Amino acid sequence: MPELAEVEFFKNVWSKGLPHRITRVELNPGCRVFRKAEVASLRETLTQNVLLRSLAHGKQMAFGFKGRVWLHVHLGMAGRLLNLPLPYLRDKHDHLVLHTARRALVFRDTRHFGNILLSRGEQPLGWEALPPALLDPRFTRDLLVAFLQRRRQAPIKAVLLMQERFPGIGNWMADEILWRARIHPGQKAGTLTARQQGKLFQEIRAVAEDALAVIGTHWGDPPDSWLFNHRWRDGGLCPKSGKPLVRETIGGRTTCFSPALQRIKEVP
DNA sequence: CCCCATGTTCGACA
DNA sequence: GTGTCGAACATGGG
Repeated sequence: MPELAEVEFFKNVWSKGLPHRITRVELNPGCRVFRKAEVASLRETLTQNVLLRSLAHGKQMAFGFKGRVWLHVHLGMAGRLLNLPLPYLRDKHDHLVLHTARRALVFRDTRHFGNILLSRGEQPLGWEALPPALLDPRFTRDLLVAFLQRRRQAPIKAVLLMQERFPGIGNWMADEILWRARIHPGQKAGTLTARQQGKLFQEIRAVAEDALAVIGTHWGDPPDSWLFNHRWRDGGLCPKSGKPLVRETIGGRTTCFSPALQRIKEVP
């Protein structure tokens, strides 16, 4: 579920009504989502603390508390954040619950691939070294081209999923980008023509912008003109060409594309 | 029962 | 060391 825009949405869910004084912390100590955290100090540090602000970068979130404390949240494959009215009824997959006087801020994750940890400092631990966001002016075409060269042997689909360069791109965004740019997901990253590189750069930013606009604030449904609404249905048709979509495993992930539009171009 | 899942990490191998 | 690939992680849903 959570890619760039979904993460932004969930960040906003917990941010509504800031600041929040935390009266009580409920957690599920043995859960795998705390594999990088010290559960006792997490409870101790957050109880009676105040949630002041929130940050999102790619698929990561950081919630800033008084005393330069940061709560890092990664949603993994199935994690979500909820902001529930009282009375709050605990679900078996609620692994961290921050109670305020009137709300329950919940981290819920059925598959336990998410992770939670605490850090202290002016910035969240490790965030000074993050790559530029997709919509940051420092994310440039040159940066993209250099990375495609470095990963030249890998299929372009696999390369777009690499968070070290494309923070926030996940499976559906990668497919959407390649479909819009008319690039076959299996094409080797190093064989893209200059025209394809330009188109790819443009569509990365366009999909990030569009996804944030539609999903980032209110979780709207993407329009049927996107690949998004057609990608999982058997017999789905490409909304641009009307031709059948196909699904293949590329870069280890199920990949949906339109063979009529997305053909491999070999560079001389 | 079988297969699949919007993510990351780790070990094997070239 | 560099880079790629598949399995593993834990659970629910079709």
